[in-house]
Amino acid sequence: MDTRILCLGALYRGASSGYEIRKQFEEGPFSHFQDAGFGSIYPALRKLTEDGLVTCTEHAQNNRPDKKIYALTSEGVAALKTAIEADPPEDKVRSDFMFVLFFADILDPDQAAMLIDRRIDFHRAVLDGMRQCDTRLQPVGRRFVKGMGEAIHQACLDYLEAHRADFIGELSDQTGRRDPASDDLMPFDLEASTADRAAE
Amino acid sequence: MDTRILCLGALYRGASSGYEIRKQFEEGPFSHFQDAGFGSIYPALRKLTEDGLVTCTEHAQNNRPDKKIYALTSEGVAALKTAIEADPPEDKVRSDFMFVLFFADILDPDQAAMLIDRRIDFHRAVLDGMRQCDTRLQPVGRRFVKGMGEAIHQACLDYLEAHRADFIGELSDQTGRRDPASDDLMPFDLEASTADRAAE
DNA sequence: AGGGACATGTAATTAGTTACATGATTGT
DNA sequence: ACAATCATGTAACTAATTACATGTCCCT
Repeated sequence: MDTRILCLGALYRGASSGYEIRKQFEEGPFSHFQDAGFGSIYPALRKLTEDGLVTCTEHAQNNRPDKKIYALTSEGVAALKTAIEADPPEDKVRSDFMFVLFFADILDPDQAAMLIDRRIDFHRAVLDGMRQCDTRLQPVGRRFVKGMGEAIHQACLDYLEAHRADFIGELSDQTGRRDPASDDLMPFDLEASTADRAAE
Repeated sequence: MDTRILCLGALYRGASSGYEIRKQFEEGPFSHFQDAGFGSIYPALRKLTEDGLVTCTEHAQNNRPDKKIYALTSEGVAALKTAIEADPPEDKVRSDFMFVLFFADILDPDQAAMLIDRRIDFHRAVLDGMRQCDTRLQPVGRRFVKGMGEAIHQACLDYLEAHRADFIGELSDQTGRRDPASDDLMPFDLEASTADRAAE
């Protein structure tokens, strides 16, 4: 989903400015599963205007740049519809948190603990924010997606709280006496490449 | 985390070729939370070699391009350690699935149902793959991350199974009689921009 | 005979991020 | 006085994806 379609989605919720659209991705309802910054939103809006998918109305403001309110045209709604009817590509997750913890054995246990604690706080904060928001009167899709987001963050929170102590305990136990050569010889769901070569 | 560090991480698990590294990201243990394709791995390996973080040994093969086995140097291990000690940026999730379902009210209910069914199958398949893999003898970090991944996929699966019927039911009920103007006037956790402007 | 796995790499394209540029208003 | 919020936009840079280029082996 490129930024143009994301903007159409944001505008489907009501006409707004580029600045307001960004907020929807930064702190608003889309922030949990999409990204878009000024640098991609403004060019996208320009293009959408050129293509007739949105209209732009300038609202003069005292001593500020004109506020440009964008609104979907019927072609814009149609384009959004077409885009969401195509079958979506797989989700992409880029979690440096997991990557770092994957290699926890070369990490200071205290640092690992701090990382997890911060993560727990993060999930609590997100859940808090989501739950404060009453979506009962909103469209089904919106509620469904919100519920799924909550379920995921709750699962992460539960997992981290349940396993934090054991994990840090194990890390502390092995500190300084891990044999790097014994490390992870058997990949997840692949043959053991290192072992194979050793057998050559 | 750029591809260079990702490669160091892959190589920490044992010396291997670019082709094998990619498999770790495509189907292997990293596939659930990181991405890297040929187009970024090969240039990364070249740069790592130039910088002395990995060594490259060519293994001639009959009628195939030489297989180049890369291995971490001690500087490479140090660089990996430094990288994972830095505090990681926030996770990034790009879920077109959620974006599409957010706008489910302009979608054909059958299509929404199909999307969810496929998603359910996807989570089942991932969980299946993860559970087949015995990580009991592997480093703590590896097991921790695997457990967390399982917890997330299980939560998604549970949520989708629990809410599928109600969701599709609600979508079907409202088909053809939704008022687009009533749509989602109150943003998630933002003031109602449309309402504000109406009050001007 | 055709497709997929093995195996490496480059070039062109696409897309996104970051920094810059400008400037008033409001709150601490 | 300083930071944050409001408000728009461009330019430079970074990074990743996609397509291309090459060729064998093995299975159906």
